[in-house]
Amino acid sequence: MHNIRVPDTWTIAELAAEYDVTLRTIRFYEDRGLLTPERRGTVRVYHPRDRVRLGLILRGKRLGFSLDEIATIVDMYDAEPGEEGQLEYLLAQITTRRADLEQRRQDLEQTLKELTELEARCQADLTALRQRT
Amino acid sequence: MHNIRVPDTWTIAELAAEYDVTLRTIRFYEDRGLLTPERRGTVRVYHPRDRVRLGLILRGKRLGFSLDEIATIVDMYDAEPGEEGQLEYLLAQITTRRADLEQRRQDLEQTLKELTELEARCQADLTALRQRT
DNA sequence: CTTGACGCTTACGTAAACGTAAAGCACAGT
DNA sequence: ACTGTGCTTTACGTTTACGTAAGCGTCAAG
Repeated sequence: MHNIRVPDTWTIAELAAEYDVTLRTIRFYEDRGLLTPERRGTVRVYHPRDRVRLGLILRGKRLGFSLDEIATIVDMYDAEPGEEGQLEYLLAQITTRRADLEQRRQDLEQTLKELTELEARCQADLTALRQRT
Repeated sequence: MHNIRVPDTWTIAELAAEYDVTLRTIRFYEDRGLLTPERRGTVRVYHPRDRVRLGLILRGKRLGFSLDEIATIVDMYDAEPGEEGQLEYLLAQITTRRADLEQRRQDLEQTLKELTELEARCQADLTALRQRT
């Protein structure tokens, strides 16, 4: 008895609520070519593909990518197999992206490490301070 | 015989060259309170502390933080031990920052994982394509 | 002594990523 | 028939992070 209804299309307001962004933001992403919802009359209808892409876009944003960079990344995800040249280009893109992400990971882990050290020093200072009371 | 001269002060141009940023950028960071070089007359003189901070700033940028966020992060690094309230505030800040960074790491690893899968699919497509030739 | 090379300030310009009205269409409820 | 709710477009405003002159001071070299 699985009567939980899983919708396969969404309104702009539903997507906005789900991902906690404004309608303006979603429309802006469409304007930049990142989303291409169906139109029923003038009204936008979002399909699973759009929903997934919005998720990818926002994750890209959390990682600090520009919308232009995000566009190339997201487009890589649902590129059609295509011809040989296309595939090689895509593989090159992937390599570039990976290098970028690896650099970020270096930066990130270094920062986390330093933050941990800093925290330890703070804790030490704090207990030392309380000891003297 | 260690006659390699390790300078302990730098001009704005030297720092700019080392970190591959413009003079404008460095002056802008000063304007935003991120750097506080010494002044000899009107001329800026940068000390090791400023140099380190510039490095931290740029790493923060690579991670996609805003200059405001970077300011709070960088200032945490050389905060004086201070009093108890200060330390507790700092520890809270650290906790917040860490949560943020952990989230990013999640996003980053997920993206890297997907990119690896995508790469594998591309490789497979490519070899399949060449097989049929 | 003038010409660079290097540095300074002041200030307007710009690209990115939306925010914020303003004005209007469509349909459901009272 | 009116009101509200939700969606639409158009378009100017805003913040961030600098870019890009313009115009001036200064010191060493030719």
